[in-house]
Amino acid sequence: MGKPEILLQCLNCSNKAECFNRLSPNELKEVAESKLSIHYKKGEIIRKQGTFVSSILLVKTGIAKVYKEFDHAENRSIIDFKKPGQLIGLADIFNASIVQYSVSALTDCELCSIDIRLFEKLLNNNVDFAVDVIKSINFQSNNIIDFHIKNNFKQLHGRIAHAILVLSEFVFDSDDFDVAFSRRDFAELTNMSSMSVVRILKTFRDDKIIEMKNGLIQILNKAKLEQISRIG
Amino acid sequence: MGKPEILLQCLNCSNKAECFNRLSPNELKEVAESKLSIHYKKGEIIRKQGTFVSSILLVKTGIAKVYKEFDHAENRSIIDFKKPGQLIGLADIFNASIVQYSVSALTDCELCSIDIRLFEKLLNNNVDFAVDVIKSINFQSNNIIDFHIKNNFKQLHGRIAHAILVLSEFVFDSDDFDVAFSRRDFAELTNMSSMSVVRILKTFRDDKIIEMKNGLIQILNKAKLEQISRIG
DNA sequence: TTAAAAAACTGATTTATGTCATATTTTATT
DNA sequence: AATAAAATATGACATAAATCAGTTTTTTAA
Repeated sequence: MGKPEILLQCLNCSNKAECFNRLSPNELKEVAESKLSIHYKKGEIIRKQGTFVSSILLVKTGIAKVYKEFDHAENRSIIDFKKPGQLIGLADIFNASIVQYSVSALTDCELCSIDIRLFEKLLNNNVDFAVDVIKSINFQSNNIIDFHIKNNFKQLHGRIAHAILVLSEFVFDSDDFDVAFSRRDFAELTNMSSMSVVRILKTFRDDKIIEMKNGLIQILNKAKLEQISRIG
Repeated sequence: MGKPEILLQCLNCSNKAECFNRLSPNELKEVAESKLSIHYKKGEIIRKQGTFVSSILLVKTGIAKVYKEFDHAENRSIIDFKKPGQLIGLADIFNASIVQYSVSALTDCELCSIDIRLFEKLLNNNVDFAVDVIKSINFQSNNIIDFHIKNNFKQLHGRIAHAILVLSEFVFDSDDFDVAFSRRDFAELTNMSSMSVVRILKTFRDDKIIEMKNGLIQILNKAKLEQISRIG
């Protein structure tokens, strides 16, 4: 037994990245048989910048945080968040054998790990798969570039407003989301000091634009938030 | 006659993007026969954000400037530079039918234009080509993300130093490069006001780190520039 | 359950950077 | 060659944002 079950697991996986639908049954079977399923606790490091690339990861549940480390690991910039159905590590494919960005678990995460050699073999053998991967890579990197270009164009209030809106719309898909998203995370995402984050989040709460309690962010006045994001 | 000559032109083109070496003779012939060669004068707009995607462009000579426009086109951020051998428009493939970023000629440019439908057809039919395009896309977008993340982490002196180094190493491939690179261009690339650019460039000249005259930038003290880029 | 550590908060102060006004130089146009 | 227009330069000033210091709250660990 075992093996057909495993294939079914992958076939029926509701969080499968779109590109896997382009694989033949045999190819999917190969993925299913060799993939590893891993659970990470909140805060754990999933992938470390500077190590050898060994796999492509699929987020099944939870949210992962992609960030760049500078010099002494004190300094970081958050680059992206990955949610269920998204692949981690596409940016390294055929580009660098060294992992470009660290990834950690923002919340508890379940991931599937696919050997990078298998992934690259599939790319080389299946053009539909490759085309879909191009689509994913473009989608991801355009979003990243867009976010950061817009972010750096804004003043601090605008940055926080923008970040909250993007988190709500593109990461958590909800107007109120529960996540251990610290002031430092906000600071590292928006390129500002955590003191400033604290101050601005407070004005947003005072102005009844958002509500925050024990890690839950709730958007109360989206229109206002959008206005601040645009102007600020 | 004509047609074989045209094919040879493409076959022997020294500025061909790497991926075209993956095409079969017939495929390359198809590109050669339908491609358009266009000349742009410095400052002319090559591709306008918000229009329909119609082509992929190859830079044959000159440097093109990729930038994002905000609200009223007053505000811009420079995102990337494209030099000979690089493709423009890869980020739009299979992602958006609308051009994401405007492109203009930083210097006089010669470009080849390839119909987007032909390009996508090639991708769908030739997996080696597709894999090489993935490589290019990753290379380009990683560089863009890297530059902007690093840039925004630095203070103003560091930003200018970093920008000059990147221009020298990755765009112009020389320690002294002649380009109409205005203060405003610097400002739009590094996310700072042009007044600050002026000031900092002056201190760099006073400190004999660079020399600038009529559009020519010359790095005099690269070690110092690297130090400022790292620390600042 | 309590102690210790980390994160969040707040005000005062300093610093970095942007804005404004004006002068000068360079480039483009007639 | 002359004029207009744009880009560059420079100082004075305003303001945004970071840092510092100290307190409170929350989380983690014993």
